[in-house]
Amino acid sequence: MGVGIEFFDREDRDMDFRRLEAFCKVYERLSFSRAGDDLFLSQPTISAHIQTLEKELGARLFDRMGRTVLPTPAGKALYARATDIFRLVDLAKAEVHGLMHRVTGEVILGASTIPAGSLLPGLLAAFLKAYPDVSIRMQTGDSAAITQAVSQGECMLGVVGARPDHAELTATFLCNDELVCVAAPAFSTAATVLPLEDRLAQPWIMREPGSGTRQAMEQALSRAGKDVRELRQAIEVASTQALLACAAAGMGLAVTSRLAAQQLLTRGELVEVALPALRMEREFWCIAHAQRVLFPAARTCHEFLVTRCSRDGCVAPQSKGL
Amino acid sequence: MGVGIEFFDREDRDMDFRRLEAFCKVYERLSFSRAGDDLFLSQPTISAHIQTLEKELGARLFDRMGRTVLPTPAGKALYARATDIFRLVDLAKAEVHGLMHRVTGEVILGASTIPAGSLLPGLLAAFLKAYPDVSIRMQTGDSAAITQAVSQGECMLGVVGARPDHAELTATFLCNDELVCVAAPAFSTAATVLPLEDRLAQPWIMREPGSGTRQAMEQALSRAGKDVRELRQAIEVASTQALLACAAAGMGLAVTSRLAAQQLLTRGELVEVALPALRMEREFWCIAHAQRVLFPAARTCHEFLVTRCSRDGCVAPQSKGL
DNA sequence: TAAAAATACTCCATAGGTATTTTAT
DNA sequence: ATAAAATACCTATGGAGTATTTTTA
Repeated sequence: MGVGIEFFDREDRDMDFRRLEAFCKVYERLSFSRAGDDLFLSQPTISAHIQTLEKELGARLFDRMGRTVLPTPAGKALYARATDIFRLVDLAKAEVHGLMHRVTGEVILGASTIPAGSLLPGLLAAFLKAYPDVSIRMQTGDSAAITQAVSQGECMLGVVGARPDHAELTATFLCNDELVCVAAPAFSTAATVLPLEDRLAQPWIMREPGSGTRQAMEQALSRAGKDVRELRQAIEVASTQALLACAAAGMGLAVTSRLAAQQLLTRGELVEVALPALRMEREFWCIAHAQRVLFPAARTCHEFLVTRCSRDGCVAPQSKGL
Repeated sequence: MGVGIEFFDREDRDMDFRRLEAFCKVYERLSFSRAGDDLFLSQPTISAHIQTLEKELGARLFDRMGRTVLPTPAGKALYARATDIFRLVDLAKAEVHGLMHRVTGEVILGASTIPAGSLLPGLLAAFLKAYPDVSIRMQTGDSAAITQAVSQGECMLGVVGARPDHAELTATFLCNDELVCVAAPAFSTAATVLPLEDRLAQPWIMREPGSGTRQAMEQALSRAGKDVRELRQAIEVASTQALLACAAAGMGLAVTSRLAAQQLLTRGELVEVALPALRMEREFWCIAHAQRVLFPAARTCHEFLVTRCSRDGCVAPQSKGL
């Protein structure tokens, strides 16, 4: 038994929604004919369905005693499960329908460090307030990781600090983000204006190559005729938090989003270092997969982010006070 | 909408186990071709199934992006429900199989008053100990009610105090039950032997006509050339308990099972009244529907009752001390 | 260019029908 | 005699196949 390679294959192909439905109707009406009437099927069809089920299950489901039909214990057990099954089927249909016709469900959003920490919290709070049936799962990573997550379908939407060049992604402009150069107040020459060459010779705290901040910085340098390799790198870190902490510790100069540095600048733990030769700006983009069709909740979230950003003049709520 | 009489009828006939299974496989393998391989179906067949599902549900279930297939939120929701559905299907099959191949499930048993109160408790306790996966639901009523319950299929088995004449019932002899005439010790002439005619003129406590006790008594009277109508009925009650209580209260003479009266006789609250002219015996029978096939638990219960009764000499455990 | 899904078609298994027989009330 | 299930037989929908085209990585 069970030795055959493809013989034992699938003989359980018989339990079918139609048969189960016929079975349930017979159970409820205690009659093959009446079940047929209810389902707009003929009595022989009902008989065939019940017989097929009984054959597959190896159990009599109804005792036919002349004009009376009564369920067996096997029939009772099956009916209990069958009603559960139909309840789940209805539930599945309702859920899928809701997902397509209402703004509900879970939006999986990827965000690079800066947007995740400064731009998005305020925006998403407003979105969730407007659409309480939606939940959000936000994943973070550097711009490159988020871009990849969106193109691989792990995230439905992404908010990143660099416009990706992937052809399979759509990118919608959200807002500008000003990059500033900061250092600890104790850092010598922090308050003075130096030529760019001199600045580059000082110790720098850098983000890793995948980050949007790093890319924006490299582009600004090349516009100024410089290369990032001319810069004296003291340390490379993989997060904005680490970069700020290093800068506050006086490790050297650091470039980051004004949004992210704002708190430490206000508290005086960091000061801004003027770099007139370097106009560093970068843009936040909302990305999505070009091939995938966003379901209502994700589409609404996308629209929300784009319209809010353009309406509110491209700044996150908490940076309005600037 | 929804006005049509038979138009809106049933267009949801498409969600089918086969399609659902194909959907699940695609979800798991993230490929139409590989899903087809796993299910021994061709890739176009899988495509057709998914398309049919998508059409019925009105929702895209997978985003096909070139070589990559990814589930949409609707797909994710459906998959969660589909796995539940298949779990329930397997459970239903397993339950039905167990019901047919193991001694398990619920046995619905009808018993008339005397067996329910004296014969069966000991027997069923032994049965449940021998078959711990079985549960029993015991319904009580007079012999006529139990006979009807079994012939109508409400009970799978019945134990009654009179052999029924229904043709659609099988009856298996269980044991004899001696009927005794009792009265309160204070009842005058209780201890003396009187001619039957004089006894019949005394006040009697009777059971209702449907009861097995009543039938056995009527038969004994007719054997002695008497009719129940010659007897002076003081009160008719519908339960053994009530009958015993009335007798103990000195209301008159009463006939009942020795098994049922035993406790009160031992305690001296009742005394036996000699009726030499009346040899009253009645039989307990186990009945079942002739057309219905008993499932293992019920069949085993039936066999258990019959063999135990014949082996133990037709008396219930608690009357062994006589 | 290769790999995967969609399309086009063909075929047959089977769900469902009608007519009839059997069975039990 | 009647009502209901079973049986016999037929039809046609649609599930599944092969061959091919389209699409995208």
